Amino acid sequence: MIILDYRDRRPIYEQIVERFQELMVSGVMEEDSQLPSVRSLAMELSINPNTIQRAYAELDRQGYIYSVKGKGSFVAENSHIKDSKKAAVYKKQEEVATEACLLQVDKKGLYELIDQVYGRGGMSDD
Amino acid sequence: MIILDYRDRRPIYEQIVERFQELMVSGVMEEDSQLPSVRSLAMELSINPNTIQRAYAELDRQGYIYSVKGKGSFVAENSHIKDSKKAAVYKKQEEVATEACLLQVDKKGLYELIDQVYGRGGMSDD
DNA sequence: CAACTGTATTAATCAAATTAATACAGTAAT
DNA sequence: ATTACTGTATTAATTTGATTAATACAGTTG
Repeated sequence: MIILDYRDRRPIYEQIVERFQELMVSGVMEEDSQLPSVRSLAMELSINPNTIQRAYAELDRQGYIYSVKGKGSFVAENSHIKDSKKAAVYKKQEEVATEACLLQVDKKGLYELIDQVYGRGGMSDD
Repeated sequence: MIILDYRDRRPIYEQIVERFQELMVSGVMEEDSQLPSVRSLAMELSINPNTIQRAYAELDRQGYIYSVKGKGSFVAENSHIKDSKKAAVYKKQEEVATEACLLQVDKKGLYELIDQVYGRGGMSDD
C-alpha cells in the first residue's frame, strides 16, 4: 500500500502523508475505515514508529484522519479533504502554466497533454 | 535578481540554479553575457562563496553556463537548454493532469487557468 | 490483567547543506 | 611584476532536520 523512495529528497513522513492522501482522495480508502496502527505500519515499512507517528499527526492536523486513543486512526470525512487537494492542484497548474508561458510553449501542447490524461472523453463535470 | 527563500525546503544552491535557469531560458540574460562573480554574488546574498560555487558548478555541468578561470562565468548557447526545460514542463503538466483527473477536477478548470496565465490572447506558437 | 491502540518526551544518530578558511591557477590592467 | 580581479579545489567545522532509540503514559477491548 505504501512504498518508500529513499532517493527522494523529501522526508519519509511526508511521503507517507502524501500517499495516504492519495488513497483517501481517490476513494481507495473509505471514510471511517481504519488505518494501520502506528506500530504495525512502522514494522511493515521497517522504520521507526515515531516517523509514522509524525505522519499521522500531520494527517490529523490537516483533517485527513481522526485518531482516537486506544482505538486507532480513521479516515475523516471526505469532502473538505478533496477541496484542499483541489486547491493544491490548481496552484500547481498555475505554476506549470507560468513556466510553460515563460518557455513560450504552445498552449495547445498543454491542452493535448491534459486531454490525453483525461482520456479524451468528457469527464464527469464534478 | 536573485531572491532566496529560507523557508523553502530546497537547498539554497538549488534555488540559485533554478533562478538562473529561468533568467536564461526566458531571455532576460542573453547568450554570452556574464554572470556575477562567485564572490560578489555571495556577498550580495550574504551567503558563503562555496554555495555559489556549487550552484555555478551545477549550471556548468548542465550546460547552462561556461566558466573560464580568471575571466568569469557566462551564459551558454541557448537552444538545447530550452529543450530540456520544455521536457521538464511537459512532465510536470502530465503529473498535474493525472492528479486533477484523480480528483475529478473538470478539465475546463485547468484550461481556464492556462488561458489566464497566457493572457487569453493567442501566444506566439513557439 | 493482557494486549492492543494513540500520544509525548528526551537523547542519540545520521545525512546533507552550509560555512569557514585557505590555497592554487588564470586574466587583465597599471 | 604587482595588484586585483576571476574560477576552482580541498578539508574541517557547524548547523539543521530527519530519523532512530528507548521509554513512559493513557485509553480501549476482551
